[in-house]
Amino acid sequence: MVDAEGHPSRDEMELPVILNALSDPLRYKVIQEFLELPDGTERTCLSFGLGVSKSTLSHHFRVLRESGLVQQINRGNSRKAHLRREDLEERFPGLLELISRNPAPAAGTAKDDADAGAAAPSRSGSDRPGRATGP
Amino acid sequence: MVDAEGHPSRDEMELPVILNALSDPLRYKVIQEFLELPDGTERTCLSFGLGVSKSTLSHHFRVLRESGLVQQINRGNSRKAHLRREDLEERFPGLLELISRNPAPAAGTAKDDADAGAAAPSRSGSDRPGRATGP
DNA sequence: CCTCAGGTTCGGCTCTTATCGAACCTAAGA
DNA sequence: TCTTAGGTTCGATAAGAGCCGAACCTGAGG
Repeated sequence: MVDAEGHPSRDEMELPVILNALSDPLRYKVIQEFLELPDGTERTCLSFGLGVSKSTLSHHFRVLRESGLVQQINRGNSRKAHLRREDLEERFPGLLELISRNPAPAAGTAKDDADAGAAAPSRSGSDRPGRATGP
Repeated sequence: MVDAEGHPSRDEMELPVILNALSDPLRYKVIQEFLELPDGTERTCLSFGLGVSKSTLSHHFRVLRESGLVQQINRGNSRKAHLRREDLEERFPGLLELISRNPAPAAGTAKDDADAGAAAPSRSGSDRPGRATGP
């Protein structure tokens, strides 16, 4: 059963839900950063510097949390997230290795974005300009 | 470069795009069915019996095609699709095994959707009632 | 007590996606 | 040639996903 904070148990994780969580470039980047850190590393949402507002950040971490990719624990006035590495390895063996071997394309590497922009068709949901210009 | 029919080359495939294609339960089911068949099996879009209209089917196969998961070849009056197994194994080793080991949950069985609706939480992007009932 | 930093929730906005029907295209076959 | 089956394209529509700011909550630390 999903607990009060929205974490599914290991058996409740579903692959399409996890893949959906990973299909957003920001969330993909978060998981990738976790994979480069030692197991069990805890980080706050804001520490990733994703360049979005707090409410948007909260939304993305909710998707990650409810898919089962990360766990968030209340630590006093803050809230620390960590990758559920063991659960994921057990439930979906090979998934984390797949991600760690495939760095995010064009969203994280700023040096070749011009070339990537030409190669990537516009139809993918990768870049979302949104209302960055403001009202 | 993407060819005239929208197939990316092996090197152009991007994991988040593939994961996005797989995050839809219908498309996930198509790939899973391919994985249960012998390598190289060709099928028409309609042969999957997904219960959606032709135009919707065409849309889903376009997403699959443009992500790189399947290839569609003109065969006279028809168009046959097959899983790009070798390309996918080379580009993302472990991905296909991951899918074949995790059957789609509760979304594919149309006969007990009422029960599945009770079991699955409403928040996941798995089930889309849409306008299935029609106007 | 007050302030402050990290997160959540809410309302609202825009863009995308899944879906349909209708019209059209192509090649096989009667 | 006409029909037919498989697919595509074109609107249109409803739902969802990202995004924001504003208001709020919580606990640490002055």
